[in-house]
This record gives sequence, C-alpha cells and structure tokens, in this order.
Amino acid sequence: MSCDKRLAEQLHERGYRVTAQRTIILETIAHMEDHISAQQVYQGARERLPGLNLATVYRTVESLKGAGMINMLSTGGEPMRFSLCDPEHPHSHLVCRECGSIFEVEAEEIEAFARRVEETTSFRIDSVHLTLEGLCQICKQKPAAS
Amino acid sequence: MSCDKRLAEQLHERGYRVTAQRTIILETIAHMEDHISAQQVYQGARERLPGLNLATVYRTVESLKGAGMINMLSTGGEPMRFSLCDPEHPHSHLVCRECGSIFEVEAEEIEAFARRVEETTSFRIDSVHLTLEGLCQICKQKPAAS
DNA sequence: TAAGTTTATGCAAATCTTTGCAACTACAAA
DNA sequence: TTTGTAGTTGCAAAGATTTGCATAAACTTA
Repeated sequence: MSCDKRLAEQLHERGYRVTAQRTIILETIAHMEDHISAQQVYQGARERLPGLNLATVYRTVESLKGAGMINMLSTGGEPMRFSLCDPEHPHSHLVCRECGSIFEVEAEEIEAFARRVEETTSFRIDSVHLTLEGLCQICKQKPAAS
Repeated sequence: MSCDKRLAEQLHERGYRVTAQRTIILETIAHMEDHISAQQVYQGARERLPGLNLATVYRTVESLKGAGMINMLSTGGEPMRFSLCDPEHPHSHLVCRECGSIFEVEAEEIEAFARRVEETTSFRIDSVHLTLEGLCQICKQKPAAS
C-alpha cells in the first residue's frame, strides 16, 4: 500500500473523517524533510487545494496530533512546528536557542520512562515530548548575548 | 536573604539588568501556585506596577527563561504557561488533553539523559523540557471525542 | 444509492504573541 | 555623583493562533 493510503487509513481507523484537507495537509507534512510551520504547511498544501484556509490548517494539525500522527514542537518565541510521527523511532528534539536549528536524538528510554509514569500515576499517556534546549556547537563558541 | 532578593540577585549574576518590571513579574510567577498564563502574570503584576505593558510581560518571560529561572509550558491549542524553575527538583509535566489539568512528575533521570546527550553531541544543554500528554484518571473513563 | 446525522470547513472576528522604534533607565566607569 | 552606553520599556502595528457560526461534505443506515 502506498504511503499516502496508509496515512489516510490510519486517520479513519482512529475515528477521524478522511477529508481532502486532512489528507493533503498530512501528506504535505510527511513529504517535507524538516519540522515545518503552519504557514509552510498552508503554502505547500494550497498548491494542491487552492481554497484551503489557514484556520483549517490549525484545526487539522490539532486533530492529527490527537490522532497521534504528528508531533508539535514549540521552541518558544517562535511559531509552532510540525513533523510526522515515527512510532518505530521515538526521538526528542535538540534545539539551539541562538540559531534555531533543530536536531533529533534517539529517545527510546524516554518512552520507557513514560510507561513507568503511566503505571505509577493513573494517567493514560499517549504522547511524549522531550525538548532539550541550549547552544549548538557553533553558537556556544560565540560570546553570550543578554 | 529574602526569597525575592535572591531572585533579583540571580538575575543580576546572569547578566540581566534588574528592573522593576522583571522583579515584579518574577515575583508574580513565583508566588502563584500553578502554572500561569501571560494574561494572569500581566494582571497580577499590574496591581503593583500599573503602567506595565503586556509586551513587556512576553519579553520578560523570554528573558527569564533565557536566565534559566522559569519554565515555559505549551500544551498546544492553549496559551503558553509559566512557572518558577526549581533546579533542586527537576520535573516533567503530565497534561490532560481533555480537561487541561497539569501535574508534575519527578524527573531526575531525564536530567541524567540530557547530560548524556550533552556528552555524545556537541550541544550545551541548558534547559530540559518533558511533557507527557494524555488523559487523566477522570477523563480516560469518559467516551472519546473525535 | 439516497437521506439523515454528525463532523469539518471557510470566513470573519477575537485573542494571543512578537516586533520596530523612540524614549527611558540600570549599570559601569570616570 | 555625574555621565555614557547598552539594554529595557511602552506603544502601536504586525503576525500567529483560536473561535463562532453558517454551509458543505463524509459517513452510516436503510
């Protein structure tokens, strides 16, 4: 089955209606390499669906997050960014607060931590989000700004 | 030394100017029990500093985060929230996506993970932020909404 | 395949957050 | 204490995100 078909099927399985907007927005996020902003999703998806509204993008990413299909990353002070979930390879984000670059780090053990929290509390955890913020190799060599 | 004096001193040590706005905003966040929004900080701080501007609140929390003195928590779909950092007791956040309630969970081992990442990558990590999202004990018993 | 129900979308307005710029103030050095 | 400089603030405008409501589309059932 094609990648796109599989995504649409996942949506349906989880009780969400499969609309053109959702399909195209999801594919747009899936096909972009990096973590992209709402504006970028909007512009990318609009090429295939001209009438698309920005509010729909926001509502859709919210739904897709609820369906566990995308990750949202807010670096604080910058617009939210989205990326496709990869349940096989959970990862956390390493964000440079100076230049804004984002790296991914393997984080299976964080998942394990979440499972343990799930046992000790009575929460059901369905998404785990770890962000490590700091300075990348290049930026940490420059003098600090206040 | 008083709690407030100590906070002001920390600000100064880290190269930030100690202004009335910063001091009062920091105290406002420190004295509130929960994680509070920009509006709540604004309203609380305004009682002691009537001319205060909302833009200053946003810029100040950004600085305070840079100084490692507060945490920012974005639950996605809701305004950002802030709380005082407690370096002695690092914790992660457990957020219910249904009712929005927030709990704190001990997370020393996440700090340890961050230190290891710091060694294997060439990043300098100065803030670690883990959010576990899901359903709390009460909300997980209700039928799911799509 | 058609009808009914429920959810999603587009639009416009509201809310939240960031930014440019001129005036102001904290801090350091004289 | 005074002065100079760089960082902060308030204001207003821009940008990002959410929300209410009427219409349209997806899915279920017959």
